[in-house]
Amino acid sequence: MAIRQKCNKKRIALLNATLNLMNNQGFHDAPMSKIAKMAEVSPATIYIYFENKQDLINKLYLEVKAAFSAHAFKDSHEDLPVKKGFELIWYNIADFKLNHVEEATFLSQCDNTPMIDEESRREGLKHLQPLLNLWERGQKEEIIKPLSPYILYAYTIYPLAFLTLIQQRNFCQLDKEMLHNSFQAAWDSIKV
Amino acid sequence: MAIRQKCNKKRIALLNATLNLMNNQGFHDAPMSKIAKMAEVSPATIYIYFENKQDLINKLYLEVKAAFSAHAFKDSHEDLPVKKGFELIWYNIADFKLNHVEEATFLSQCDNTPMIDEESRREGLKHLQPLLNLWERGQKEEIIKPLSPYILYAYTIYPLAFLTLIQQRNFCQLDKEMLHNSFQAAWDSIKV
Amino acid sequence: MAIRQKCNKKRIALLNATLNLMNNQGFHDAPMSKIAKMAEVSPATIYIYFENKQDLINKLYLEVKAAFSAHAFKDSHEDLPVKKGFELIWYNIADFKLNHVEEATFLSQCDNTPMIDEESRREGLKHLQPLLNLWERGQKEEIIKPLSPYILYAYTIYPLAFLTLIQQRNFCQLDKEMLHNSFQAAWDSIKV
Amino acid sequence: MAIRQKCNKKRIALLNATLNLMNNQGFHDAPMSKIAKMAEVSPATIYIYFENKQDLINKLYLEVKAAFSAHAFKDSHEDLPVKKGFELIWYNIADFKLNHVEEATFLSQCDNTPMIDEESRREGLKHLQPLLNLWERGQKEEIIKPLSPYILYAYTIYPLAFLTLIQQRNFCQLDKEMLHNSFQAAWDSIKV
DNA sequence: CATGAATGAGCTTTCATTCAT
DNA sequence: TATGAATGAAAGCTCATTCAT
Repeated sequence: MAIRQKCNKKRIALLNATLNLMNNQGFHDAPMSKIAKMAEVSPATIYIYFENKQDLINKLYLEVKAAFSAHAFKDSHEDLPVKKGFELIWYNIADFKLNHVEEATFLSQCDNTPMIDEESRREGLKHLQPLLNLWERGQKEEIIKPLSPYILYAYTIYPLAFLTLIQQRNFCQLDKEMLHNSFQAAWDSIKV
Repeated sequence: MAIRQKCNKKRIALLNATLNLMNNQGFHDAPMSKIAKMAEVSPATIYIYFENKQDLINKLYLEVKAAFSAHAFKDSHEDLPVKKGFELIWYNIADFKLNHVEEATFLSQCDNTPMIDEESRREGLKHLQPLLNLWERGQKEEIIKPLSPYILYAYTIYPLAFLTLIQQRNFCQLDKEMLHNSFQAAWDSIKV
Repeated sequence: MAIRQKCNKKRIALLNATLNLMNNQGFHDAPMSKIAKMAEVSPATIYIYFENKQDLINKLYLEVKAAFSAHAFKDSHEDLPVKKGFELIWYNIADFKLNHVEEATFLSQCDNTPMIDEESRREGLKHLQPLLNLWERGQKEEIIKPLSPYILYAYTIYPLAFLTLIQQRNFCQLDKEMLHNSFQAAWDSIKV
Repeated sequence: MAIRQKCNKKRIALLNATLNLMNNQGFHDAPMSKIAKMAEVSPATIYIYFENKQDLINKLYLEVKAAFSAHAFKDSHEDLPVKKGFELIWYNIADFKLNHVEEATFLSQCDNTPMIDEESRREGLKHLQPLLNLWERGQKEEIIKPLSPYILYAYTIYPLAFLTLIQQRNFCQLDKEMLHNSFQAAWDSIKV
C-alpha cells in the first residue's frame, strides 16, 4: 500500500493553469500542452486527474462556482433583516468579483459561451438558492418589488460582472464610494 | 456604388455562417472549413474577403456592433426630454436583444472572452456616445444620479444581456409587462 | 472549373504504401505518418482520400480482393468441363499467390486478424461465387465429392496460402513440378 | 519446485488476458493497461514477469504452441502403423482447433502477421518433428506420396485452420460426419 | 514482489492557410 | 474571382514503460 499517491497539488496546479490560460488566451489558445507546461507536469498526467479537456473545464467551472458561492454567503444567515441580508450578500459578491478577478472573469466566460456542458451549468445554478429565498422573504414583507427572480438578479448581481470587466480592462478603478453608489443603484432598482 | 453586388452576397453569407457557428458551437468548433461549407463557398474563398480568421471575426464584430447601434438610436434625437430619450433608447436596445438573439448573443460572447482584438474592441465602444451624451444632459438637469457612465451602463443596459441569456436558454419568456417592469427597474436605479 | 483535381495517383500511392508497411511491419507499426511519408504526401492528405485509417484499410482490402478475383477467374467460362475449369481457376489463384506475394500476404493477414470491418469482410466474400457454382456443377455430375463448399475450399484453395507463406519466408522455392503435385493433391482431396 | 506458486497465478492470468484481448480486439487494441486490468494486476507488475510487450507475446506464442503439440501427439507412438498414426494425430489436432478456438485463433494470427520474433517462430516450428518423422516413414513404405513436407502439411493440417475460422465466425457448425469427411479429404490428398 | 502515479514519445486526426488552375 | 486539393503544424489523447514507495 506504500505507493505514490495521486496528489492534490497537481490537480490544483492543473486547474490553476487552465484558469489562467483560458482567461488570458481564451479557450482556443489553451491547449492541453500549454496547460501541462504551466502546471509543470507531462501532458499525459492531465488524463490521470481528468477524463478529457471538457471534463477538466467542467470541473474547473464547478469548483470556481462553489468557491464563489462560499464567498457570496459568508456570514449570511436567515435571521438578518432582508435589506441587511441583501447588503451583506451583495458586498460579498462584489468583493469576489473585484478581488478574485481571475475566477470571476472565468465564470463570466463560461456563462456567455457554449463551452460548458448543459449538465454542469445546471449543477452550477443550484448555488444561488439562499439569495432566491431572501428575495422571496423580501417580497412577502413587501420590501422588494414582486418581480421574477431573473429580473432581480439581472439588476442587482449581474451588473457586478460588468464592473469586473471594466476593472480588468483598466478602464477605471472602483473605490469605496463608487461601490457604495453601485449598491445604492442595485437596491433602488428592486426596492418597493 | 453597386459594384461587385454578387460578391457582397458571399461576404454576407460568410459573416452569417460565422455568426451562426460561433453561437451554436462556440469558437473552438467553428473551423474555417465549416464556415465555408455553411456559406456554400470554398475555404479558399474566405481569404478573398478576409485576411484571416481573426480578421473575419473582428469584422463580424464591428458590423454587428454597428447594426446594434443603428437599432439602438433609431428615432432618437437630441430634442427629446431626457427620460423620453432614455426610454426610447432602452426599449430599442431591449428590442434588439430580444429579437436579434443571434447577434446579441454573439456580442456578449465577444465582450466576455479574449477573442476580439483590443483595437476592434475600442472601435466598437465608440458607438455608444449618443447615450453617454444623453446621460450627461440628464445629470446637468439633475434628473439622473451623478454616477460614472460605467455604472449607469452596468445598471440599465448591461442587465438586458442577462435577459437575452435566459430567453435564449428558454428559462422564461419575456412578455410586455415584464419588459415594462424591467425598464422601471433600470430607471429606478439611476434616476435621482 | 479549372481546379486541381483529386488525382488517382496519390490514392494509389497511399494504398501501395499501406500494403507495403502492413506486410513488413504489421498493423501496429504502420502509422499514418509513415504511410504518408512512403507515399510522398502530407499526413493530412490521406484524409482527402480516405475517411480515416480504418477506411483506408477496408478500401485496400476490397481493392486487393477484387484484383484477386479478377485474376482468379481470368479466361474462365461456364462451358469448360468441371475439371478443366477447376484446374484453370486453381492455377490462376496459385499464380496470384506466388507472384503477387505482397497482395496475397495482406489478404491472409486480413483474414486471420480482426482488423477488417465485418461489413467489408462480407463484401469481400461475394467474389468467390463462380467457383462455388463450378463445384456445384461438379457435384451434380458426380465428379466432385458431395461436401460442404467450406471443406472443398479448405482443401483446395486455402492450402495455397500456406505455400505463399513458406515462399515468402524463403523456406523453399516452388518450381513447376511442385506446383503440379500440389494441384494433384488438391484434386485428389475432392474428386470422387 | 513449487516455489512462487502464487506468482505463477499472475503470470498465467497475464498470458490468458493477452490471449483474450489479442483475439477479440487484435494487436492494436490490446494495450498493456487493458491486459493488466483484465488480469487484475497493476501495469507495472507485467514487467516483473515479462521483459516487455514483445517478450510477453513471444512467450505466449511459445506456450500455446507447446500446448498445441502436447495435444497433437497425445497417445501417439512410433509403433503405430502410418495411417493409424496419422489419423490419431490429425484428429488430435482437429480436436485442438475446434475445441480450443481461442488458442488456435491466436496461433493463426501469429503465423500470418509479423508480430512474432523470427527467433520465436523458428523455436515454434520444432514441435512438429514427430509428424515429419511419421510422414517420412510413410513415404519409405510407399503409402504416402513423395512430396515435400511443406506440401503434405499444406493439404492435411493447414486446412484445419480454415475450419477453425469458419466455426469461430459461425458460418457453420462441424459435426462428426463433416469431420470424418474432412479427414478423408486430407488423407486422399497425400496417400499414394 | 507489487503497486498506482507519472511520463516522453508517438498516435490519429483537424486546422488555418496556400497552391495551382 | 473562385476553387478543391494540398499541406505543415499542432491539437487531443494513448501507449509502453519507469518511478517511488
